[in-house]
Formats: sequence, C-alpha cells, structure tokens
Amino acid sequence: MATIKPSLAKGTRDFSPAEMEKRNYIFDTIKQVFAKYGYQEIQTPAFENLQTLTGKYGDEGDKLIFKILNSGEYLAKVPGNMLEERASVQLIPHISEKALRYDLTVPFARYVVMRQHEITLPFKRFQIQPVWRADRPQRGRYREFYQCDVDVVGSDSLLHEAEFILIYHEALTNLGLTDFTIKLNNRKILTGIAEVLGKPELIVAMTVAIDKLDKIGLDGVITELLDRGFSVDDLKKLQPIIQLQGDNIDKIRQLKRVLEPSATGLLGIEELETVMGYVERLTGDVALLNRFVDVDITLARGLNYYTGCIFEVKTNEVTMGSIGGGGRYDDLTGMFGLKGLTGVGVSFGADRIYDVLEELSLFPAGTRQSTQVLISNFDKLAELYALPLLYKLRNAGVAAELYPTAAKLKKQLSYADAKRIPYVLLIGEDEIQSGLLSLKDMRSGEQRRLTEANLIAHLTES
RNA sequence: GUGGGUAUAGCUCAGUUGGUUAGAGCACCAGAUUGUGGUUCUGGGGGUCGUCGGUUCGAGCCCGAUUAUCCACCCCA
Repeated sequence: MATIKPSLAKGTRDFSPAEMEKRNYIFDTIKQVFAKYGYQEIQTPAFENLQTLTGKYGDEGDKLIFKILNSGEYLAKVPGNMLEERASVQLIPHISEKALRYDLTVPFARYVVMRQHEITLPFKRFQIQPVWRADRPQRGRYREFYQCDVDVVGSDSLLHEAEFILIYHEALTNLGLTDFTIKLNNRKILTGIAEVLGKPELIVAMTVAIDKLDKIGLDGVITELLDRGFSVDDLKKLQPIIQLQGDNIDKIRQLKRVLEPSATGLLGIEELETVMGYVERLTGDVALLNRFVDVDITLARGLNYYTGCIFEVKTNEVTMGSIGGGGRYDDLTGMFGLKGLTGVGVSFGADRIYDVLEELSLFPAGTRQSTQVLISNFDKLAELYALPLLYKLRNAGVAAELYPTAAKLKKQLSYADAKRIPYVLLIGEDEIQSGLLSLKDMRSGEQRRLTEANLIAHLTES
C-alpha cells in the first residue's frame, strides 16, 4: 500500500494524554453537578437512522448532518434518471439510510419514546457524548465536538428552569469562571410582541432580525425589519422593546406594559418571574440573579422548536460564541408519535469551555500523575529481582512500572522526567546484595535507601 | 454557501529591491558524566520552501491555478 501523509479530517482533533486529563476534568466537574441535581446518565449510538434526524433542525441543519453512505452497490437502487440529473438532495435518501447524530436532544427524544413504558416520569437524564456537524470549522467551531446535555422530560414545573440556572452557575464557577452571563428569554414573549404588532406570522422574521442587534446595530435591524414586512408604525412600537434598559426587574416591568394586549406575552413574562422567584427562594441570594442572569428578548436561538424559556450562556472573559444553551419544548417527543410530553434542558459546549479555560489558564496544575514509581532496569539480574516487587507494589495500590529494557540510566531517568514520575527506584548489584533499595525523589533529587517493606509503606502513604 | 489571510525543519517563526551553500529558538539524538534526570556546555541529524505551471540568465521571494489551513459572514456549542 502506498504511504500517505498523515493528516486529520477537517475540524477534528486528537487528544494527547495531557489534553485528556484537562478534558476529563471538565467532564467530571460538570457530571458531578448534574448528578447532584438528580440527573442520571444515558448514552445513545453515534449514528441513527437518517430518518430519525432529518427534518428536525430545519433546512440549514439538514445540510449539516453527516450522512453515511450505504454499503454495497448503493447506486443500484437509485430510481430512474436521478443520477443523470445530479439531484443531490433528492438522491440522499436513496444512497444513505444512516447518519451521525447532530445533537443529543433528538436521539434523547427517540430514546424516551422507545422506552416510554420503562421510564418513570419525570425523567431526568444527562448525556455527555460527541456530536458531528458538517459545518465549516473556525474558532470555537469543530466538526466533532462534545455536548453535555441535561434534560428533564414529563414535567412542566418551572423549577427545572430555575435549577438549570443554578447548574450553569455552579458548574461554571467550579471550573473557575467568574464572569459569565446566563441570558434568559421566553418564546411566549416573542410571540406576544408579534401579536401586539398584529403580525404574528412574522415572528420568525422579527426574531431573526432583532437577534442581530449587537452585530449590525439598531439601524441595521430597522432596515432588515422594513425589508421583511414591518411598517414604520410597527417599528415605533418595537424600538423601545428592543432596546430595553435597566436590570431584570425594570425590563420585565416595561415588557408587561407593552405586552398588555397579549395573553401569551403576559404568560411568558409570568414564567420568567416564576423562574427567577424560584432561584431567589432556593439561594436566598438576589445578587446571584442580578450578577449572572440577564433577561434578553433579542435571544432567539433555536426558535423552531422552543416553546417556553430559552437559555444561552456566554463568557465575558474571552471572545467566544456561546458556551451553552437550551430551552423548553412543549412537544419534545411529538415528532416520534408521543404527544403531550414536555421537555426542558440545557447543554454545555465542553470543547469551547476547554478553549476558554485554556486561554484563561484556569486548568489546575498537574492534577494527577499516571505512574508513581519507575523501577530502573540495569541488567537481566536486576530485572528478575524487580519483577516480584513490581507486582507487590501494584497490589499495594501503587502505580508502578519497570523500565522495559536495560537502557542507559540517563535515558531511564529522562523517561521518568518526561512522564513526571515522582520516584525512581534504583536496583543494582549493591541493592540486591544489601536488600536496601535506592529510592530517588525526582523533585528534590534526594536519594534514600529503604527495605522493601519500608519502600512500600513510604509509597503508599505519600 | 460567501469574503479575506496564511503556507519555509517535528513545533513556533525569520529570510532585505529576485542573486552563491535557506537560518534561529524550542524539541530530538550523542558526548562532557561506564549507576543519576530536570540546569549548563559542546557537537549532530533533520528541508521536494504545500503542489503544479508560468515570467526570468537566475524564484523561498514575482504571476496564475490548485490543495490545505486559519479568520469573518450565515448558522451554531
């Protein structure tokens, strides 16, 4: 076989031992918080039936799903002249029946429907697995990345929304982040605004436009809204809402006034108040809400499916897209035929959080070394002497390894140094004869001679 | 899908208006030290200058194409 230059597929990464340690630190920290709030872990397959995934993420989303080519003579089944016409999109279902999962929420919905008779509602689950998107990679955007999802299905209590705020706050704080914003909105408020303007059918156009406020500015938003069918009169009403000022209480007060004519809009407001009331009651801390939570009606993410509260988390310490997001779906499982089951959940973007922690140097230093003691290898005799000791050390719970060949001592010590092994045990002729083994502390450089029993005792307590 | 930047050693990069043998730091290997790493000193290996074509007496440098990669937009974690 011809050799080829080794390279990674676009948007993917290898993880070295050092990187895995940091990644696991993130996963462990997040997991611990999830578990504390009563969520249980599940996993689902890396790929699903294509049908399970298509049509769930909008037209744009469908394009970004990695499809898996059928096996065998996959072109044989393609009907008629589809091949000559080169109609790619129409061709896809004929040549692909499987695809890599695009997120964790849709597979979870499928899981819930398939297991509806065995799960107890409300069902609280978390899931930490990679997802794949055929997006163009750039800063903070990968084609393979991990999501850490936490969802509850079958409960309409807004307590969950409140707890998600606390989960975000606790997990991110535990990771060392100090300045981040949990943006909060509610789909019903957006619906209400469109109703008040008398143009409920334009809600999507409206939210897409005002979502861009911080990117294209007020003038840009106004231009876009006029293009999309809003009148100058509408804009007069809209403008004060888009540019809401003040703290959360002030914003809600202003919104209430504007949304007076819309029952749906007022319900959205009430939901936000309930959520924030829960957070306040749980923590007894109003400052937490003021510091980390920001009611932001320009937040419109995932509008296609969210029906209640919408979340998005951004760090203010570095420039990075959102590091988390989520919301409530009133009909999470409806697309799989199970009606009337509500779901709410949020997600952490572990890979982006990694980049943020790296940039801020927030990873704890040298969290854990793999091997505690390296036994040197002088010659065959020393090796034979060392083998039973190696076994004893491991049985005593000491992570130990024997250098596999009788290389120069310099090389063996360099190996220990590169691997940050704190102790090296030197066993040569003297040591074998006296039974006193030389233990070198690699950090201080000090060396002491110990009996086997003392050595094991020393290493197990340190 | 749209727009821009970059491509030179394993890594990060320098390389003058186009001119002899393409450099540095780090990393790696060896020696100084035959049983002592990390520090120091000395030496060494390693390059189709992304690829293909063009201009020129002469191209790492200029031009074109192509590929890869990064950044921004759309969208998203």
